Amino acid sequence: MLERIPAYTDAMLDEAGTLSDRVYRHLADRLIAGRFAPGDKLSLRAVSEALGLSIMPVREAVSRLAAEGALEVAPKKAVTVPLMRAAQFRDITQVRVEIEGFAAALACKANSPESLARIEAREREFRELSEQPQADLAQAVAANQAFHFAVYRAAGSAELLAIIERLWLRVGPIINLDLRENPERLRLGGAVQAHRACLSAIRENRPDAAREAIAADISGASAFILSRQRLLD
Amino acid sequence: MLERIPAYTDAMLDEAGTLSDRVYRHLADRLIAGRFAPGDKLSLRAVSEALGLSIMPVREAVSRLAAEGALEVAPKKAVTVPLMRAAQFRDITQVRVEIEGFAAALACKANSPESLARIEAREREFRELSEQPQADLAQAVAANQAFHFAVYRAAGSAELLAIIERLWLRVGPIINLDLRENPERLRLGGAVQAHRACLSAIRENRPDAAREAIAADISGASAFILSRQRLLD
DNA sequence: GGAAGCTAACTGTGATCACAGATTGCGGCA
DNA sequence: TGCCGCAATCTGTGATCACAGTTAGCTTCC
Repeated sequence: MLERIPAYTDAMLDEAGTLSDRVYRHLADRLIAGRFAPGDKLSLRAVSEALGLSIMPVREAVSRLAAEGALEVAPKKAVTVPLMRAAQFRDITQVRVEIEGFAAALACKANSPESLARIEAREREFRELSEQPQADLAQAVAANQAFHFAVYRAAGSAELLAIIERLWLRVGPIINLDLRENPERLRLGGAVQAHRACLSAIRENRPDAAREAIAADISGASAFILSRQRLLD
Repeated sequence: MLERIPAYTDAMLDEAGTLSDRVYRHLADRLIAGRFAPGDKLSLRAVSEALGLSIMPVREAVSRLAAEGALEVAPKKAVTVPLMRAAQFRDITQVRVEIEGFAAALACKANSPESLARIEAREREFRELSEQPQADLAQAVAANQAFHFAVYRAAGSAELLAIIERLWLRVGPIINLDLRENPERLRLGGAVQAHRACLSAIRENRPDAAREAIAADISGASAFILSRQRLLD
């Protein structure tokens, strides 16, 4: 059965594409949003029953997510959300700094009024959320994600966006687990500050500054998580 | 049936992991090596029969490759090797320049005697192959790939390597199709020159130069392919 | 009371069958 | 001779069944 994620039945599927596609999106969204924690187990049969399907579409969806490293499937054993070693997390952080930083710099150059407006809106939403004394963590995670992807989308590169999505698929469970256990980090405002710096860099067309801001945001969160020693090794 | 790739039966599978895994590696290797051309169709049943399996493992393998964009599968239609638009190719090239360039720079910093020796060996093999008047194209493609991945492997980042592999999965069919139609490009020596520059940059610990060399190699090949107008749009 | 061992339930993997939509090629008509 | 249309075949999708290895819980014995 599903561990730590009992409320699975409330989940409905979108209505686009094949059943496999829908299950894939369903699981991927939950992974990025941090609805799963590292080490969580799920079973093909349990998921398929909860969703009212046969296990076939679930199999394909899980298989794809496993190919992307978002899930781990060992033969004859339950599917698990991967645990991550500190070294691996450092590695992925370094890659994220480079790639997401690049996307931010591109977003600067491609700067259009519409995408700038979208980024501003997301920045404001996240800032207002973190200023609340009792912020809803799930909302905050979603708002943070929305801001980042507004920036990355503004870069105008579908390839880059797909790569970044896959990276978030991997780090989603970890970042969320961290924030859930350390809600005070939200109030420290490191993220808010980085977002603001990124926004003004994009406004003023300074690609290097935008890259730096995103890099600082990612590195800051990563350093905090690593300092908490919740990862293997 | 398989178009343009009649000799499918000669292919054997490796012996590791589940059947799905083996089929995946089998198809992925052939995609990277350029054994498929854009637009090629393949059928789950044809592949499974050629490999002597049921269609289940093939389904899963194809499903994973489709998730990575290496294959396209439209419901009720044959699986195809994706055609690529010029704009998309430009996009992917820009991403490759950034990411593979970054990997080359990392390889510089991580510089170990063993990996340097491996890179040198691959550089020599590719150079000698291109100097031959009647070079075997398939061999040359493989040698080029071997050189690049020797560099990327030296970067010491598993995450980066996985991302780059996925990128090559996408561009493999196109690069190979190009080289097959323009074998003279090999003799022009742009690649040989870039490889040599990259190698000495790594030897002399100059990350920016290594990045530049890889970027020049990728951009050069990309510009040539785009100039040939074989892509859509 | 506690630990070891066995059994029953659960795991993913693979094969086979059924189905609906797409494709293709052949036959007939103009 | 050339084109249109129908039918047989091929496509991926999904469900169900069988199987072998894993896991976990219960019983039994010390």
